[in-house]
Amino acid sequence: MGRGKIEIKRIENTSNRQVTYSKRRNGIMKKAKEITVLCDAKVSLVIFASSGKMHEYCSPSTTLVDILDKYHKESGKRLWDAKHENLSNELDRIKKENDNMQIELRHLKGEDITSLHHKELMALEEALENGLAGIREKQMEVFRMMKKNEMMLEDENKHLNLMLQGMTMESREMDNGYHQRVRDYQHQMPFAFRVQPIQPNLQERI
Amino acid sequence: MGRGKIEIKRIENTSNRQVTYSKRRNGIMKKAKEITVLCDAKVSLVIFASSGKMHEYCSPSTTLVDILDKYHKESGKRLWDAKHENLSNELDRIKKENDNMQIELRHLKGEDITSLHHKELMALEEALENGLAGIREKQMEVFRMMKKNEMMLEDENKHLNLMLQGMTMESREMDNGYHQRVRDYQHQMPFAFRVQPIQPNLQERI
DNA sequence: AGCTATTTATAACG
DNA sequence: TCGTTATAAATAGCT
Repeated sequence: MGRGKIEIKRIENTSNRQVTYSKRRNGIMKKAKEITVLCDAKVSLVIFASSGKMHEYCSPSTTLVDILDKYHKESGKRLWDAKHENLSNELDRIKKENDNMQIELRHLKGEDITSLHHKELMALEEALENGLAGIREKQMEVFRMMKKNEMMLEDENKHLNLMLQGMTMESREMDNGYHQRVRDYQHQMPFAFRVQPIQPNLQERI
Repeated sequence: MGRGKIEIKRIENTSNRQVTYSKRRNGIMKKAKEITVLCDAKVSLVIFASSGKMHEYCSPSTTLVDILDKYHKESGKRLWDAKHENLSNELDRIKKENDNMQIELRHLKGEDITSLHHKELMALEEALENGLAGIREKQMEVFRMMKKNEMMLEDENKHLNLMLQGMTMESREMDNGYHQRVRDYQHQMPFAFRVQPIQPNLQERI
């Protein structure tokens, strides 16, 4: 297709070869675009000139990675290196682990237990009872802590009240205003002299 | 280039599209081979028809992996890394999911609950109680099934015994040995005439 | 790079 | 799917 017919074999003349390369490369790219549009095809085309210069075409709406992924699935040829395979394997492994945990969780929540055998049900029951026991113990512990804290606060309160009462009596004749100021103080910052809760933020947890 | 000029846009007629696809695909492949030979180029061409069927061409003396390697050196686009990154991200995501489930599982088993707040403890307790209730209901159901089966077996047993007794009485004068043989038979194969368990393999589940 | 004679690809049809 | 053919498109050789 040109002024003369040519044999399909390496063009020895370098400059001719380069010209032909450039022309034909454009031709192929155009064809690739056309078939993409005309026929709804996905095309990936990568060309390297003998000089090493690269040109590529990839159908719009897709990527080379995409195409290679499909290629990989379609041909079964393994393009990915060992690293990827390792990752892939780990992913599979973890997915399986995930599934198993999901099943276990569902079982613990009493779902999907129709197919379970007696032994498994017993084990589940025991696990749940243990869990419940642990949680109730924890709750009891928190409750005891609260109770203890409350009692300490009460004691301290009583003590402070007594002290205040004593101070008030002592100062009754000396300074009539002082008594009043102390009472005000007590109402404004009543916790300032009290014991701190043993566990910080205990209130928030309850 | 054909009997008529065509616009470069999707060919709506399916069969036409397929024919054109097949012809043009061959054309591009041929061009790819030609430029490879004529100009010493390296070409990788992967085409997917809209049907999903794949065709590829790769210059002789090289491989797709080779080409992609060059591609990724030349273009700086990190194909492998992109793929790698995707896998990596998914792995991370699933690992996180995994961790969360692990924590939930541990909590349900009453482990690592020190840091939980009151509300969370309550929710856990409720979940456990629900699970336990479900499992116990299931166990009750199995138990009821067993019980029912047992009762049926007992009834059948009684019935058979009565029948045997009747037969023995009838045959007492006719054949003194028959009674004995029947008794023997009853002891040797007591289940042969009994009802089968309603649920197959029920025994195995218990 | 552009031109054009010629070859090649292919659209329409059987 | 296959072959044929008129025609469009690509391109070899040249400038």
